[in-house]
Amino acid sequence: MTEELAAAPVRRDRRAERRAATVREILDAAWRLADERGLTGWPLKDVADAVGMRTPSLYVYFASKNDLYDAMFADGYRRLLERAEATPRNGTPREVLHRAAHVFVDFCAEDPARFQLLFLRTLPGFEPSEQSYALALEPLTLIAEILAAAGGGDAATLDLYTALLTGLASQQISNDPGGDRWRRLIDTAVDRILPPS
Amino acid sequence: MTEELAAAPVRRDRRAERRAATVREILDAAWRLADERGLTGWPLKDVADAVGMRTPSLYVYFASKNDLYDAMFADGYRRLLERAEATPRNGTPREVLHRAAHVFVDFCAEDPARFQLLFLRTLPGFEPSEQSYALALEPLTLIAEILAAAGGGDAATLDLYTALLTGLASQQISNDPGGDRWRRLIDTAVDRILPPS
DNA sequence: GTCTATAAATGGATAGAC
DNA sequence: GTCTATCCATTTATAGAC
Repeated sequence: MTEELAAAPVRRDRRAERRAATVREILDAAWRLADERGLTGWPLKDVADAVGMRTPSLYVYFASKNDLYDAMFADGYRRLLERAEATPRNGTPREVLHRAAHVFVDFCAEDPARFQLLFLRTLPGFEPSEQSYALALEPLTLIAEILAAAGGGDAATLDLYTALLTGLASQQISNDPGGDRWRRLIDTAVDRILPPS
Repeated sequence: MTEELAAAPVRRDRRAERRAATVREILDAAWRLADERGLTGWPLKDVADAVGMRTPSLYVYFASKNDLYDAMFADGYRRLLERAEATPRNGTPREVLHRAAHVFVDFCAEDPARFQLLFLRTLPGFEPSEQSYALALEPLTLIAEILAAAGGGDAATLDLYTALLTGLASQQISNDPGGDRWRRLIDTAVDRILPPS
């Protein structure tokens, strides 16, 4: 990593920085609307209003509404990866697995619209781009590692595990939003789903 | 049940029969469109076309599109109940539980749009009516009985069980449509989720 | 109960000036 | 990069004749 030590100043691209900041503003506004009215329950005009623009100006940053959804998809998985990487790995493998399961289910349950976009295939006509889809695979690798360390290294247990956690999240969101009726079952569920030793 | 033995002929209401048949036609057309284009991916005009009507005529049978969704919601749960009641109850309690789990997951996976309407709360602005919601509770009662007979009579195991099955269905639909990557895990999953005896 | 006609609003997207 | 102006298509829903 010689860059960190190099004396040569990095030439900042102020134009690119400004553009990235605007893109972030638009994404935040879109997430907020999705949270309030559902993933599809808002027109682009409301995004524009939220960031103080007119609708056509949004097209400078996103080619279409689907393109905005694609950016949200990528953004969501980046956030999940961050959250996963920030999760402490100390303690027994079983403890780490429990911790990771809570992190995941909480991540899903705290934003139903994001859960829908990232894990359910429910948006009519939307397919993530190749680049965005590639991002979606990274958190899965992390989960597989943690699960394997706790004795669930086989493919079937991994699939069982993802089904279980998305199922807990989905039930929590659909049938007890804001509560913990399914979240409180996470540890029990994880323990039962591991292969008998 | 004296009605069944009574000689008095039942006075048929031909008008009501015809109306019910038309309602059924409309529902079938709507399900077909939902299957092809997603739960929300079609306008009422296409339903009308499919049944050989003009759009305004649909309003004779349904007060609004939401009202049509509500009828689909009720129809879906009625179908699920039928399917559940038609499932043989012979064999050991564990065998019956496995069988019921397959019936449920297959029911979900065979029609993603229906799964979305019945089990995910993903349709912006839609809430089932009280009557329709009441129907949704009946299959759950059946499931609870079968699960209890197999040793999962506690509330936590029932919640775990519904999360597990909807999770398997959801993963199957989202990540391996038409395949059996998650469906083939049903028996293992059910065995592991039962409380240790 | 079905139709024509139309309201009334929505909402994604583009053209072109500044 | 942002704007005004506008297009154009869609879509739910209603009024009222037959």
